[in-house]
Amino acid sequence: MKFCVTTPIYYINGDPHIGHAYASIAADILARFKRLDGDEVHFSTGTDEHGIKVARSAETAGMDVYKFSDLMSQKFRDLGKVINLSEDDFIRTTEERHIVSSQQLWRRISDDVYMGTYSGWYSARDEEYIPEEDLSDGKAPSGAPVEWMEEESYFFRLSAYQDRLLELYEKNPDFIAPPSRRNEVISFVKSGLKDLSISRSKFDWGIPIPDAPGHVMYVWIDALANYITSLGFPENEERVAEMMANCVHVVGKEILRFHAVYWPAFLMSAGLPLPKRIFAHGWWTSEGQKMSKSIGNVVDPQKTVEKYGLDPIRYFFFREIRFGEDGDFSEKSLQRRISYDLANDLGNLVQRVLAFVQKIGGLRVNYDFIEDERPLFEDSRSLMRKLRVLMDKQDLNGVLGEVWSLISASNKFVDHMKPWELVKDDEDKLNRVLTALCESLRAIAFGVAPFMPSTADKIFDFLNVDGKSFREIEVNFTDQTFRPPFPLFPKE
RNA sequence: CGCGGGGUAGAGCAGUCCGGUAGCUCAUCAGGCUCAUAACCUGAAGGUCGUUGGUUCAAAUCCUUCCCCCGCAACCA
Repeated sequence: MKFCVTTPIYYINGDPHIGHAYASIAADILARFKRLDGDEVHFSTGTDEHGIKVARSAETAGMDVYKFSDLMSQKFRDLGKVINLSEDDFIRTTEERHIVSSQQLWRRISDDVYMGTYSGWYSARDEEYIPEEDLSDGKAPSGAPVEWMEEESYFFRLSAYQDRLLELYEKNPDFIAPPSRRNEVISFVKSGLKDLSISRSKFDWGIPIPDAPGHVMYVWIDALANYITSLGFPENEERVAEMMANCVHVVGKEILRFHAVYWPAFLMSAGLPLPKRIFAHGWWTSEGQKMSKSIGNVVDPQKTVEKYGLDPIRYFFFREIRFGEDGDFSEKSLQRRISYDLANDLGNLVQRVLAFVQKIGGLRVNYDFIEDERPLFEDSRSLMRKLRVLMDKQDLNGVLGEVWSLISASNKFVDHMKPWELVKDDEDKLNRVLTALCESLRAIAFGVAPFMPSTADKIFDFLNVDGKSFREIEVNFTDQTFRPPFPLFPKE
């Protein structure tokens, strides 16, 4: 099987924050799961670097716009290292391959493109059009005066795609997820689509439109095209086709429309295959409030990772809320998750089982399970089948729920089986119990692996398991002495 | 009357489609165990399921009134 997953490409007008980290980690988890499951995976992320805002920020910083882009893009690349991103490709929209790709896409949709006039309230000081609803007292939010301006612009005949889009949503109910978002998009499209202005001539920091001097592409096409550029468009259209059909675009809810409406329309127009799913994630507030620089509650991914460690944060994001909903990021709830879920449930389970195995001189396997041990064994062996179904729905919260119920079942199992008593008088049962527990630890490690790669690696190390493929779950353990365990999430 | 989602134990949520003893996690209280990171296990308390009226043997679930909250409502990467 092939699988493709993307993050949005991040606009380099500001520094990376926890929201970027969140989207990236979500995509990373999907990618890692599919790789462990044996799929051929393409996972792309990157930066979106064109547009007037970037040009202006560069100017403010007194930098050449190319230098500025390099600097800012690198910050996002560095964020990837901090959060242990396993991307196959980091794409920048200023790269030659992307310019070629976007221009080719432009040519492919040219039957739906025509020259028209774009008009709106323009603020000369801000050098941008201000949407009508953002005006106050006839002024831009910055207080600058605005004037009605018109310029030549290319338009995309989006209006022609209304019916085909509705048909797409109708025939593929899972094209947009979660379902509540789907309704929003459908209702938007039903309300009537207007053609899209897709070029600008007032600034030049963008991809030149073929054979149209003075015109650059507006963000819609430039940014969205990154997904096919990364897959090798236009050279390798075969790969684009087979990957796109299995592609999940992870996006923020604020850019859902571009991905769920404009992007499919462009692809239809270009005769290219549509992605499998657009998944819109929610937003995090910080300590109960919207993150904002003025409140000073913006969560810095680097600092948070330094303070709490990476894996707990990766875990928290997908345990705390259903993927797709909004959530609140508070240190208190993060600490709670670390202490209870990670240290007490997971960490302590691994420790109590493996320390015990150590104590009695190693694992002597016994797979002749009876009713007492068989349910746990079967739950362990079948865990991945359950997770696969949930993962295919991007139900990351559900996946962790399943893994934690196996953890909980294992903790109960230890209590009920009382291996510290079996060691005195029932060696056969003791071995069956510990074999079943090692099986469950291994399944748990695999379940946790996409979320917390380095934690999973520690458990794999303890168990002498390779940890490269879910197939390893089907292999019986052999008699052996494990290396001594140490607490995975030590408390102070 | 723009479209949509939601109001269920102290908190966060599931259950509502296909009516039939109201469930989960955390917090609280009590007990057990001692392998383990004072971790783990068991049990208890706690809810007029937003409001009004109705259908029904039976309503969180179906119909109705009103109140409240939150998304979306196009050029915002």
